[in-house]
Amino acid sequence: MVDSIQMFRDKLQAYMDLKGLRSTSQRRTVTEVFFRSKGHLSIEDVLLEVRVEDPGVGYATVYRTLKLLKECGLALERHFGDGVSRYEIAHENDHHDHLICTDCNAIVEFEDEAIEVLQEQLAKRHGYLLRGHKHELYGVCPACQAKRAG
Amino acid sequence: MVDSIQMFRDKLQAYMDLKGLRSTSQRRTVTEVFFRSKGHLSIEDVLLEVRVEDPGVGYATVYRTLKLLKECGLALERHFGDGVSRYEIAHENDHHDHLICTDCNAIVEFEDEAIEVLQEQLAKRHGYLLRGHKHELYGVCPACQAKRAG
DNA sequence: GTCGCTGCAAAACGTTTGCATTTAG
DNA sequence: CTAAATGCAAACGTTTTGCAGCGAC
Repeated sequence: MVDSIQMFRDKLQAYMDLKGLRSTSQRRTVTEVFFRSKGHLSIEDVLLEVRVEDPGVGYATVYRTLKLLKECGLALERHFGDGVSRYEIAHENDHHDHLICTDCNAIVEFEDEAIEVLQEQLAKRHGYLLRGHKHELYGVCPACQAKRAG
Repeated sequence: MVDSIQMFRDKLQAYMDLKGLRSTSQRRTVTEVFFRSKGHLSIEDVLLEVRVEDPGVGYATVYRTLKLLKECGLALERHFGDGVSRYEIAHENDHHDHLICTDCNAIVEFEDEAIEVLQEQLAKRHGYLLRGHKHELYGVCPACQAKRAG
């Protein structure tokens, strides 16, 4: 397996060079926390983790840094019902969607080629040039079904 | 065609009776405006229309009334990227999704049985009991494609 | 006369911005 | 030295809430 975190660092650095942005210790802490994260983090999640390493970092810096990661294509912003923005690593060639438990919020990521094809056809049928999509399934996960039955 | 507005009124009345809620003139104005509406209305949209008939109505009442309509299954709340909640009539057996133009925000509603079947299979494959979904396709509509080319 | 509903204004919420200060290059 | 980045607090836009008075039943 390749070192994907190093690839993230390189891509970020390239973007920052291009835009004349600077590498500060706070920015490095936020991006490293994000790069080694899994799943879907809120700003709060990131901030809490960042403050373990550098307690002085403020909300604004985390917001600004995640905006930067979004701009250079390293982070995806998601909105799941509750009013909070969540961020996840944008792996290349991985455009998955989400299956979310309405009881415990467990998230399964899925990718379904057949659905993607149908989406493409549907857009074309309406004359649209498809650019992206948001697809979320809401249901009750196996564990919560058992909990209900028990 | 049946009088669907009368069906909405009846369903709302049944819910209000059940919960011991009262029928006020403001509430009637808001619900009537909503029942005869088309498409996806923001609170502001509804309020503006309501104030044509009754200029005194406040934001809070519209929020509270749409929450009520949501609770009794007559309204669906949607979130399309911009931070605004939008509401539409929840027609029975009509669980359509949206194809949204990223340039002009034009919205096409679609319903695709094949996709629904695949969603159902996918949920089952992960052991989930499917309850609902959110499916939005983002692209460029024919008009905006022409505008770009032209 | 209850108790739900209203309008208002204030609060809450997540997010963004202005600014004086710090710091990378 | 310049200009970008920071932390703070204040501003923002949307939504919710507390409350005194009003009105349905």
